[in-house]
Amino acid sequence: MCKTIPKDSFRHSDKAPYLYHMDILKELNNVQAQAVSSIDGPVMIIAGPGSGKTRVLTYRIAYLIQQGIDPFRILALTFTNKAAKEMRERIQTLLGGSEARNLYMGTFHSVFARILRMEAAKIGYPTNFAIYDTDDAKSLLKSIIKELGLNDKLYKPSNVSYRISSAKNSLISPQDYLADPDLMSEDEQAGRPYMGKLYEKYQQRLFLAGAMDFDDLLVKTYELLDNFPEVLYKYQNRFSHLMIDEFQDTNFAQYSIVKKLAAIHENICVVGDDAQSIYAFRGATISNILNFEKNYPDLKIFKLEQNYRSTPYIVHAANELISNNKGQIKKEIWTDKKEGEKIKVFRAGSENEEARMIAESIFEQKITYHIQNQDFAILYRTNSQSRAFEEQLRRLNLPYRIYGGLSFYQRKEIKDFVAYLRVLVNENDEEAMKRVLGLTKGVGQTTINKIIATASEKNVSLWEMIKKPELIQEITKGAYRLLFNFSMMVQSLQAQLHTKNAYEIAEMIGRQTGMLESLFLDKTSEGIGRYENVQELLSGIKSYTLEEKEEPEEDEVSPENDLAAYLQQISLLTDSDKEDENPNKVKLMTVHASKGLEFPSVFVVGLEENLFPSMLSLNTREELEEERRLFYVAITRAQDRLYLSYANTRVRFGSIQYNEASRFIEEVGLDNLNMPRNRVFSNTPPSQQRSGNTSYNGMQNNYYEKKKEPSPSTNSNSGGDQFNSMNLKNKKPIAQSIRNSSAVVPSDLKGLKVGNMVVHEKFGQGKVTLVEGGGDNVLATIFFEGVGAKKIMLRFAKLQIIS
DNA sequence: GTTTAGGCAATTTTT
DNA sequence: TTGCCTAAAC
Repeated sequence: MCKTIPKDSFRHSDKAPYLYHMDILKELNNVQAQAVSSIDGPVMIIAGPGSGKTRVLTYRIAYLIQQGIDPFRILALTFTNKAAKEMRERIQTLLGGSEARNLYMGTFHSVFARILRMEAAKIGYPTNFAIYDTDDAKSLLKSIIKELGLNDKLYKPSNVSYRISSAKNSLISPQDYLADPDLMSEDEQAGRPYMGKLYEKYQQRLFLAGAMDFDDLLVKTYELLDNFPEVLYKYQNRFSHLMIDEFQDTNFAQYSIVKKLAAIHENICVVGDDAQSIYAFRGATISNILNFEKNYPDLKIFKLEQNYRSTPYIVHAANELISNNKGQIKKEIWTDKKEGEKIKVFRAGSENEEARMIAESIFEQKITYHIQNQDFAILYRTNSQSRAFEEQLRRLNLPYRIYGGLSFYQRKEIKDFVAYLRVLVNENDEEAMKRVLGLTKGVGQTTINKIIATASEKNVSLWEMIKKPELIQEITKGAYRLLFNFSMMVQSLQAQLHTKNAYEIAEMIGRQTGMLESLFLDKTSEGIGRYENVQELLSGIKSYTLEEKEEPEEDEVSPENDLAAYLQQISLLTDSDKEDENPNKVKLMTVHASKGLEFPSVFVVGLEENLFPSMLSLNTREELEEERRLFYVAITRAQDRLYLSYANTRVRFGSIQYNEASRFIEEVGLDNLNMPRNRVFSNTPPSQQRSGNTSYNGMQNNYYEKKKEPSPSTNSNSGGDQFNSMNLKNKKPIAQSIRNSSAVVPSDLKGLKVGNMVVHEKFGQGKVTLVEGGGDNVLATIFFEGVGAKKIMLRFAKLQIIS
């Protein structure tokens, strides 16, 4: 309707010459082109997996610029640095010039941190405020819990932190919290009546330390815009066009900010997919999508339903799977790609066997399909699952990279080093100060506790006390001396901030504190690693310093803020943001981390009940549905080949766990699967098939009763091997056979004796020559023709007795 | 104040 | 199984 050309005020005179020679819309499909060219008024784009979402976003920005919109006035928010970076690069390629550099684009957190930095004074924070990561936040909470004399078994930092975070994500201040009867009674019933008080105290301490946690970056931005109309007005006017990526993952705070910023122009475009919402546990709420329609009645909605990424089996599987979820925005994802292969299911006896099978499969695929290491991804539910795969990949000399887990900046030596930098930049930073004090020889927990106690009592920062150690209660003579020297050192280093750049300062700290030397002298393999890590950090600082000189920020950045800017940047960086010198590696990551990525060959592993779906998600329908969406994200990463695997046993928490296959496997539709060729176990009565049956009986029934829609007819007359077509004859027994398989000796093998002839899935026919062990650990030695003798655990074996 | 040993609990996903 | 915390010894 309003296909008007944007108001003149948005235009700027600089042309983007390359753009004017190409018709951006020609390279897009119909819906994409409409989404890209609807630049006036609110727009919502529902983008299925592989539907060209990033393409639409980048082309839309390019289109805006082509239409004369000043890049300075375009704000684009993403969830990850990686997404922001990728978009910027792609726009740069499109525009051929440097226009993209002027875009205001980044993650919610980094963009808001930047705004807060400029406006910090208004809300009483220092420009160089610290950003606390989750460890810092928990550590601070721990101190507070201790000071208030609360039971730390009851008030666990992680719990308290989660509760506070939830409040913040909903823009509930400590005052609101304490005044909310529902919240208060919830806490009381949970036996944690002081939760609100903790929240209040926590915020006070953060303020005193000149620090914000991740959530504060959102909350404080909101407060800033809410309390200072002139600031709000400034940014509202500045940003004429807003774009929000991964809208389904925004929380209330993020949405509220965005809505405020867009209030004048209402040129806001959100892109998302409700089926890929996987961060509800972090406060993301689907109601943002629903509210969006309500808040903007003249909203234009576009649905990108054509999948350009995956083959039909994968697309059908994804559709089938997600139809098990209740409420969702209606859409039908389709593809016109050629047929491809069915999804192959691996069944393993243990996590090591699972890893071995997959490593070997990668090895074989590389040869069969002439593809590279980087074309493979192994996706798992939890980081701890990576270990077995590392071993097996190493065994086959397959290079790999693990994403996530302990990040570079979370390593002790890095945190230690960075803590010194933090203290220089913001001497009130309590967590950094605690860390640095702890590193100082002669100062221990007792002294630190005394400092904290006195500071807390006087309601000042630790630094105020360290500067005047004579005021610290019960301070010992030795500690007094040490603290005095310490404060001198900090002040002299601080004085040099004005004359030296970040790298020079960092180097000086490394030398003066003796950190570099002591790490250098440690010649254990870990010690060498630590030394190298610190060196890497230093060179990171060096290249940052150089970069800064090349392209000065448009905002005020004085030399002494150089270091501060660096610190703020790294506090919002994750491991996946780091480039790899050799990208040709098999990639291992959690499903969460894989969002937005795609790979020719994908393994989704550990598909067992209680692991994926996670044990902790089985309590409510909502959580289970989120797990299902998570699995949806996982399988839709695959372009050509998708593999699902599960292990019957897994060592968890030091003991062996027996697992059933995940319900998700069969939820993708058996027609799309290529099942393992295992015998059909059918001796366990249904009531014993699941452990913990009672707790989610209702859900299970619900699940079984749900009538599946007739699956979109796949041309299943081809491709299915005999086992598969056999499977299709009756669904239920196969379903049960997956579930049933567990690491007990199947009863039809109980009577196995020396002399029996058996058939093994892999080794073929063989003769039993020895049976040893008892119970579930029966071990049979079997001589296979052409293979030789093998020792086989009956509980894992895929054996069939033939005589 | 620092180090070591031993007991104990807890294990999801992340900007 | 690991890693965290506490208690005791150095």
